[in-house]
Amino acid sequence: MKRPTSLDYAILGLLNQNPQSGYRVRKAFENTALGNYSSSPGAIYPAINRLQELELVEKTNMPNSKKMIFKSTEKGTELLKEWFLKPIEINEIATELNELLLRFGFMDRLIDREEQLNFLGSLKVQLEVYIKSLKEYHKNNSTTLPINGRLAFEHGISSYETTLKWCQKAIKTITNSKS
Amino acid sequence: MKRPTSLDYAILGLLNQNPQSGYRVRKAFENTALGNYSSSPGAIYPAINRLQELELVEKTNMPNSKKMIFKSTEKGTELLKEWFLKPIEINEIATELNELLLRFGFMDRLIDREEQLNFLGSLKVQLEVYIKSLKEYHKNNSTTLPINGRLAFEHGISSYETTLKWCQKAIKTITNSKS
DNA sequence: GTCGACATGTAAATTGTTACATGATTTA
DNA sequence: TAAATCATGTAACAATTTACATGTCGAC
Repeated sequence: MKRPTSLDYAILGLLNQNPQSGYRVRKAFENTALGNYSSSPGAIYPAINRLQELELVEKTNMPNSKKMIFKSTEKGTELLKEWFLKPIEINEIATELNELLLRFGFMDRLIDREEQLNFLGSLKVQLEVYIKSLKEYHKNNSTTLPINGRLAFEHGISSYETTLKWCQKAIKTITNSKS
Repeated sequence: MKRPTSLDYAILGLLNQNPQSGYRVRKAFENTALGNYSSSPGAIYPAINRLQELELVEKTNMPNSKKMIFKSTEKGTELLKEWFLKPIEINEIATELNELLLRFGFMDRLIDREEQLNFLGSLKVQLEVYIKSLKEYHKNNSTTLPINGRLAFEHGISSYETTLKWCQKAIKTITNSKS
């Protein structure tokens, strides 16, 4: 592993929130709408082993138990923080929006409110830029596109507009939250 | 290749709409918000070769040109039709919504209006079921979730609701379209 | 006492990423 | 004529899917 994958971060984020077994992580991916990551054992267990080798997670020592409960190490927490604070690039809006939402979802407790608002503010700006470019494209090409293609494209625009509205709501919610 | 991947279908759909070079396919993935598939040469060219080996696409014979322009074969078109008509499963809503939209985007000309409306109707039903389960979860867990997790979850609900609204609009548009 | 859920893993095959490599053609 | 874009590919590596494999534990 050169750089952790999106799945690695998702697992690390979960284990940072509360220590748990690989099986629990799998179930979290399977049952909750968390991203849309694979929950197959062939993906999760090797990923946890990778994280362990890099000392980003470790087993909790529960002497009288056979279960393997993993938790984030200090190093793992630091890596998560870096991930949270990494500047948002415009191309991530189009291809990794899910991961951006995941970043936000795990930010709790690990970085302060001001930095969370920074993240949301930056997300908002990049969304606005991207939506503008989509609308520009739509304006110039809607007549040439086949009807289904045009509709599918319009779905994209609506989706990003929904995310933008959510972003504004989230900024308000975080602003008004107790510290 | 046992079964074509999502990327394979995306390429096949593009080549079915209009014959073009591998490079053009790459640019389509790079520039348009098409799915969010990889446009790297190491993904596209091998994929086109796979499709060729299965006789789903073929080179157009342009004698006086060095360019390789690919088009969908009859067999490829049949496979696309099968893909379009495959029943929508509930788990696809959570994990492969993108692919469902792609299916709809390529349906033009290949299946008739009635079947397109079938697809949209089924999509609508599955979205309603899925949204209901998300809201149920939200109702039972919103107080225990950390604030960021709750907000991220709410983003998911809003997104699916937007898709549902789009679905209703698309049904109207297709219903009223000229045959 | 059997069934389903809990729990952890491995192996083979496939797929995709990253980086490199090459050459033609167009445009400033 | 230099730079950018068009155009096609390969090689090494990393990651994921699918399928198999095994065993425990609690409920009915």
